[in-house]
Amino acid sequence: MGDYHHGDLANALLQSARIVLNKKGIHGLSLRACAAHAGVSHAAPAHHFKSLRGLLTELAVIAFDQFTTALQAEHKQVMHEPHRLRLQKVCQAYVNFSIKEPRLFELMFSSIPLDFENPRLKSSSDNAYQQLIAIVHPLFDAKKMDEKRREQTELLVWSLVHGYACLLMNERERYGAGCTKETLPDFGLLVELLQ
Amino acid sequence: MGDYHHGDLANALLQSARIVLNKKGIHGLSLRACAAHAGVSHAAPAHHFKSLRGLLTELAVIAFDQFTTALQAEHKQVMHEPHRLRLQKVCQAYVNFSIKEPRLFELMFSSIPLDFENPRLKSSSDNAYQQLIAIVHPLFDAKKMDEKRREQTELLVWSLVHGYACLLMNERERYGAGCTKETLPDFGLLVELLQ
DNA sequence: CACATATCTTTACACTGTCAAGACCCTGAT
DNA sequence: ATCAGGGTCTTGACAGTGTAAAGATATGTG
Repeated sequence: MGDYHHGDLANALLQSARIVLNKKGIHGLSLRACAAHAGVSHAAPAHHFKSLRGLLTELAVIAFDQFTTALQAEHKQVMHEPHRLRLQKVCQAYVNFSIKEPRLFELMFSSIPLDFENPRLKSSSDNAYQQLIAIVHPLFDAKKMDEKRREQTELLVWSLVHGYACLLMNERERYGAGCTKETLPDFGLLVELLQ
Repeated sequence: MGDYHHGDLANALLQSARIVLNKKGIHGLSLRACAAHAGVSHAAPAHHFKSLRGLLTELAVIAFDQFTTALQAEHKQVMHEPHRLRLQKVCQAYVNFSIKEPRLFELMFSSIPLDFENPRLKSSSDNAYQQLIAIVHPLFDAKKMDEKRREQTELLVWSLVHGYACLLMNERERYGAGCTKETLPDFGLLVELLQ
């Protein structure tokens, strides 16, 4: 079946990869499966992505971009709300993404070796972080924090929401999807605990 | 070379697995490599662990136990400190474990499919969580929280420290070990931000 | 039209997990 | 003591993986 010159095989393979990813999970995704799903020979992907790592890297770029878009959308939606509620809601959007696209979320933050030297991945992952930080900044301005304390606090907030998403996903993977913790608890509980 | 009846091959394989894990990383660890390191044939592990998943599961049991021990040790060390400082220090021990044993930490919380039906893994991972919760409880008693708010707050604290450890590890894997964020920021920063 | 290049296929190799069959050694019953 | 049986390891095989090399085909350029 000499179906040479597909036209846009690179994108077709990425789309196939996403389907296979959602069906078989990260550790079930293979170059050969993507090629088969796209209807090409098993070695075709090598000409568009250096390796499996290369394909996963490009897929991660897509994932980070979609992630950033989701955070941005929520950000716009809650622009008029008070600062604290804004933060809580955008963090909830962070968690929601991990629930809606668990495989992409896994890909972005798992230990699977991606090529973080790739400038596209570097910038798309940086954007995701900056988007989250943009939410926290207005809160800082009210508190008049210095630079170092700002950075540390940013990291704490990020850790909090990221950790919640990770633990939630572990729970879902291990004990099925019947998990009732989709709603991020109010951060005020931490204030109550710590002060 | 008929070196039959090794004596305690199961443990020898687990020890080999740990060495290979630290050398090659999770995704470089294979049954055959463990067998080779232990000096047995490639199919020998199958008689002691049902599969690769089985071996990883047993290794995760060891990891969780060692993790719990590390938290307990720190807990004893800071028994006489005030509650807030206790919490901060035990959380730091959590992070320190992820720095000292990054591969084990990865194994425990990665998306690599382990057998969480295995009762040994179930209990050893539960113990780790209970150990962390035991630190937080004294704080609750002072605040007179009801059950539901306690659970939610536990989860927030766990998320915070776990997320920090995960993000720190990603950073270390991606941009080398020259990372200066080994010290968990003071949780008080969150109070300052949120109240 | 002829040539060059980009794109895909075919073939091959080393590696993986896992299964089946055999070889070996230890234990316990006779 | 000897012989059967079971536990333990080896050998061999198979399907699957990533990836490299070489061949086939289509597109575009002179």
